[in-house]
Amino acid sequence: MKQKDKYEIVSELARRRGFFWPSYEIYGGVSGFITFGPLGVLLKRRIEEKFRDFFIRRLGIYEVENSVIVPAKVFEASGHVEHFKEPMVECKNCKRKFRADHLLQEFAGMSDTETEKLTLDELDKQLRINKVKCPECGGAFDKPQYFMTMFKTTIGPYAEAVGYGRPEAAQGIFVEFKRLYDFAREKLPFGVAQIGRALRNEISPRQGPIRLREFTIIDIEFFFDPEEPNCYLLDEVENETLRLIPAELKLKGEAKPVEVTVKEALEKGYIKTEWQAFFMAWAKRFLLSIGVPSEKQRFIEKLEWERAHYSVQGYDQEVFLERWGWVEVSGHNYRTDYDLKRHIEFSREDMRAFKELKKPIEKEKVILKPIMEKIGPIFQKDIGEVLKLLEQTNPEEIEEAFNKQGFYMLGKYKILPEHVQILRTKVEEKGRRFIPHVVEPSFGLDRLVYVALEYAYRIKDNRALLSLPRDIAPIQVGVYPLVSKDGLPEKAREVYKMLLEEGFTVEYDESGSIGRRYARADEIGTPLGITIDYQTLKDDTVTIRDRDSWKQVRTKITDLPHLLREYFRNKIEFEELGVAFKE
RNA sequence: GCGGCCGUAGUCUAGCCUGGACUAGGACGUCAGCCUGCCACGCUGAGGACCCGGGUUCAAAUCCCGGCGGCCGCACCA
Repeated sequence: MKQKDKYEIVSELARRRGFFWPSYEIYGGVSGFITFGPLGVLLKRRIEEKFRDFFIRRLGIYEVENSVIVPAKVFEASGHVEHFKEPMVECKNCKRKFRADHLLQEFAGMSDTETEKLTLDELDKQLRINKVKCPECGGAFDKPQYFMTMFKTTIGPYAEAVGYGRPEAAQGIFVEFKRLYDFAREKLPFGVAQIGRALRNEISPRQGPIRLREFTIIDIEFFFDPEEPNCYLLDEVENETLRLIPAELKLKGEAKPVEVTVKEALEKGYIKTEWQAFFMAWAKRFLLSIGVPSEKQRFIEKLEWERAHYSVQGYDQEVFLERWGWVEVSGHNYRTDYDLKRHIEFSREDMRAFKELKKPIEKEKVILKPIMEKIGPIFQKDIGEVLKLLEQTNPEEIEEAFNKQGFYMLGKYKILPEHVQILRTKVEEKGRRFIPHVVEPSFGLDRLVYVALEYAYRIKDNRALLSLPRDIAPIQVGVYPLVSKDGLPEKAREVYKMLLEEGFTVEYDESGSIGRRYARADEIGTPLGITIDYQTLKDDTVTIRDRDSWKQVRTKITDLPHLLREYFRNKIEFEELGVAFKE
């Protein structure tokens, strides 16, 4: 019999016990979509809540929520329409597919900036000119075609109102920057998160919850002043160690990470910005808290050509999974001012931040004032556009042109010196305007669910159990009558009801032997089992059983709410829940 | 998208090569009843499956074709 790997075992458990399974099975299924079952939803929600607590509540980050369908303009501005598609060519002979641009880079010595500009026809031409053949079999290629990895749709009844399913939640934050900056009372730094669905039309998604066409993404955009890039939270993490594979090591083919503290990583220049280093350390701690030990985590830097178009430095946080090896669970990108700059450019909204200077600077300012009675009759109905363009043009540039050639070409309009008045005034600059920089930690929540399950999976005495951290376990407490007679079920139901009233997620079970019920609960990771026995009827005490050690303690029913609350907040340990119980 | 392997109850699987007595067998799980004084106890019973479509054939879980899905490799994962 073939050996099952952990992914198989965990997926099987996930299906059997209602964590997750492939969607639309009754219609044959479609790859890239999964359904979270009752326990999966609970687990996912708990991880999400824990994330919120960790990153949003405790760090004072804001959270927003906007639409999955996004007007095309947004992704034109963000560069996704341009970059989120890949020119592919297929070998006529062996049918293998390749990236046309990569082939030209590799075999025709073109740079990525060169190939980026080429159209499909030009790519085709270049492939022919350079006689690029299939690197696998030497065959000829078909014409290149784009594969667009964003889902495209139309908004409303008009075909020209193109919309895309967002491939990241980040743009939903950037486009709202003005209001968010305002909300932050115009102070930097601040962070904004969005947790929501994202869509990517993957060519061939596999690997269950690891690669999906629709998934839950968590994007945090952290905005800061590039001239004040210091992270005021750094002392919280500076001695945290990170296992890093920086680009320089990766290029040498080094697979072993260096282990450095956050402080060292910054000093050695492995990580360019303090905030990014901070978030990486925070992400490491988060993964620890959902059950992934340090040595099963690492950060690997993306090489220049691997990075997304918006990123100048990117680290992937990876977790070791038994089947696939190192798998990305979060990406940490330094997006600089790329996104805001592009949205400013495309939307013409001024989304710069303002910072008051300690001492105002005196500056000479050149002001351009159109002389309307002259300029009006000349441009007549075009005047509106001319004025708009003038406003956007640097007066000094115009002045310089006048000095050089006696006129200035404003687009198609010729501006002569007599059309405008150029004034020089002294102005006090009270502050500076700039586009904030952004570091972005971005997580795939569905992957975290799988990761938590794989790391929780254990075998004890031939029984499967999920050693989930207690604060993410889907069901917190099981309540069981030792046997289903003699009034024990009635008593157990009372306790069950009381715990529900107290806000716990509780399951009542009286079917089968007590051992079977413990086993069932262990398998879905329920941390505590409360058993009502004959002693309970005498003195209102119950036993509490620990999922991982199978040890038991005895405690008073009336103490349960308070004790359990503390326990699930990680304030006390199991042994503190009562006195050791001997069978 | 290509190539290889694969698709039987909730889960794991037998059967397929060599078509028929398959009314599709088993184990675990589930449910009901009995039993049960702390780790999947036992007994009785119940419900539950051949991925979809087409073809070959007197007859298809079994052979053939197509589709869908899964896994692995290639490519892809911005």
